[in-house]
Amino acid sequence: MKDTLIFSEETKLLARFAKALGHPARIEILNYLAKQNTCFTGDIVEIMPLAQATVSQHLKALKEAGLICGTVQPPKVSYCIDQQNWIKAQTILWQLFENGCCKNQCTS
Amino acid sequence: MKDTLIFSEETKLLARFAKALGHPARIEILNYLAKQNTCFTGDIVEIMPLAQATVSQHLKALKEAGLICGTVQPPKVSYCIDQQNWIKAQTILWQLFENGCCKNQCTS
DNA sequence: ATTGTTAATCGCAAATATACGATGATTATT
DNA sequence: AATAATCATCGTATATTTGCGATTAACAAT
Repeated sequence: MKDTLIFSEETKLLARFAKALGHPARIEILNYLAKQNTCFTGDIVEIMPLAQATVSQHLKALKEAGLICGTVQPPKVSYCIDQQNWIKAQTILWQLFENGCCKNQCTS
Repeated sequence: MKDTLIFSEETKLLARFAKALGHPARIEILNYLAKQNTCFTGDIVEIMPLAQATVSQHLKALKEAGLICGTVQPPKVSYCIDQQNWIKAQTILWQLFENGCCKNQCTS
């Protein structure tokens, strides 16, 4: 991909955050985590209509995007939202929308 | 996919918006559109490090997600941000983040 | 009618994403 | 040590995404 060479870091970061949000399961996970203080993988698997392996994959995706982090509490693993990046995501998303919107509404 | 059966419409909508934002090229396009009032496909192709066919595809993705709309002005096509959905996206994204964040910061 | 301009679409290849069962790793309890 | 519990990872299948050259479609201007 040429991406690496060309788009700004800011743009790529925003795209990475957005991509992580780009699946219903991951949205649900984040919604859940935002409401609970702590929660284990098992809790998430239970509320999710997906196999454990699949949920684990989504958790990995969110972790790699930096949106959540997990700590092992044997034999469980607890996850929570990564505050710092959560706020970062919020901020740069906001910047995108703050740019405003064109005045002329198109029809199609 | 089971998605259709299970996740709420709100969740799926948010995921669809986010997915559309999940590529640097599409972020750039939206950034550009947010600043210009009108712009033609050609303008976007010029500022983008991608082939015309590829840019056209990204425009299609954004259009299908409802984030932009285009009007033919032969022989050109002008695009602009879809105000209504733009605000909708902004709103439901905001809801996600407004849920807050867990208090206990994890280490890993 | 022919030509030129613009942009979508087609067809293809390569890469990624999604989902799941099965297996493996870790650790507490017995 | 053996067992049970929890969760990540592997392997696999299928679907989607990304990118591009080539072609097509739509229309203006000659």
